[in-house]
Amino acid sequence: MDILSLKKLALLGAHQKPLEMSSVEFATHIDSSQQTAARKLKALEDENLITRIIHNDGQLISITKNGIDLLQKELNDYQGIFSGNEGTIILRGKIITGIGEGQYYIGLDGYRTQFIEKLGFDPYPGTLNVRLDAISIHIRKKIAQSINISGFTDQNRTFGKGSCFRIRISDVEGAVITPERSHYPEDIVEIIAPVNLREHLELKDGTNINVEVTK
Amino acid sequence: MDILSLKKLALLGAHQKPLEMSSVEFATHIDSSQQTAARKLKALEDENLITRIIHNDGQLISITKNGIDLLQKELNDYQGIFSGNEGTIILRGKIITGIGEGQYYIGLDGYRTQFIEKLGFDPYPGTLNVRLDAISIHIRKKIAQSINISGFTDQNRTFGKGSCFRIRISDVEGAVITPERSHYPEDIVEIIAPVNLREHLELKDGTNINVEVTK
DNA sequence: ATTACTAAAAGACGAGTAA
DNA sequence: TTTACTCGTCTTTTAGTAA
Repeated sequence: MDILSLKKLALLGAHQKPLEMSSVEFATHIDSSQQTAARKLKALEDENLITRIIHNDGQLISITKNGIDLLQKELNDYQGIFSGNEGTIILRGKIITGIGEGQYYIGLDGYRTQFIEKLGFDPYPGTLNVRLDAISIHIRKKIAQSINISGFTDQNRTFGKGSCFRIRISDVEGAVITPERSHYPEDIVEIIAPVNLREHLELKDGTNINVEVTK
Repeated sequence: MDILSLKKLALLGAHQKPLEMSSVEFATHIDSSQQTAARKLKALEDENLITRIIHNDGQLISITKNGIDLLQKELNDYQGIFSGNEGTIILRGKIITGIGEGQYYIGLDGYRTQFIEKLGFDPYPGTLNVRLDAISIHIRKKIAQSINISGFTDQNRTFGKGSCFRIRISDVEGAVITPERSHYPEDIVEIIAPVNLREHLELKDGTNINVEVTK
């Protein structure tokens, strides 16, 4: 994922209005050959970070919403580096019922052993899905996804990587997990914990909860 | 030049205090093998972006001044991307303690009445001193000192003229003031506001702040 | 336990060139 | 002119290990 090229395009204004630029010209900006420049633009397009309209003598490049989100996340990281520790961060939302995929993925040994090792608990095989309120959606974007979960390959297929950050709900420590290449709506978070949170905290769909982000 | 690894180290706090971390542990953070993690740390050291103290069971990592400068430049790029829209200029720096002269001058009626008239607020009798980072020093020089403050004569002595420009810190509107015949080092700005900024924003020496230049 | 070398595999790059 | 393919080369990464 070529954040440096995306940043370059943004510095040239492609996040505001379509940017007319050939691969030859982009090559000079990233100090590479025309071939590499063209390949990188193609890759960014394949990752849905930019859109292109290619014509006979160049192309019109725009950064997508995905791309802008990624850049915003990067900005937030850097701002986080230079701003001291703020107080506790709390995300608020309502319990919803997910599509039940979480249960399958979390149970897989390839992920489960990583959760045990990196989070320090064996997750209950299921996720609690929470729909964040408007403010929390915004806050969530600023939270560093500090713990990486690697992908792995089964005999049948490949399982992608992801990331997570630690949280607490009432007295239970858990984590918000985010698949890397997710098209999950940004207002929903999936939470894992050592126990069945729904039962432990007697939660029903629609219940409002506070999710405290911990260090 | 591996800015992503450097950023990761900064997110782990290595720009603030030495970070105890083995190459195995760093590998999980950058999602690579131990060998690659070790090599990248070595490369960052060779480029003078970090220093390392290697011992038998790990290493102590600190980001150097060079490294911090590079991260700051990166932050500036991203801020540029997202402030391009509004045309906002942001100066960054750390709170420092000044020599306390500001308090005396601002309280003088000859200046105070001008601040009320030209800035629209009665300044708290004291200044917040900020030491700008390298980039901000540069940016600051390009800002028009749009509001002039006239000098005046007391029965005893003459008080020189100066100029200022409007700024905002968080939710507080204020101004950077510059005495005309100042021998102030160029990396320091003095800020006035209707309130005691130190108390209002709970600022301490060394706190990083963003000073937004407003119209 | 560590860090980090060597050698082989994997991936990125650019020259030539087709469309 | 473009974009972008193939393919040979160069660079980066990882596995296996030494220290």
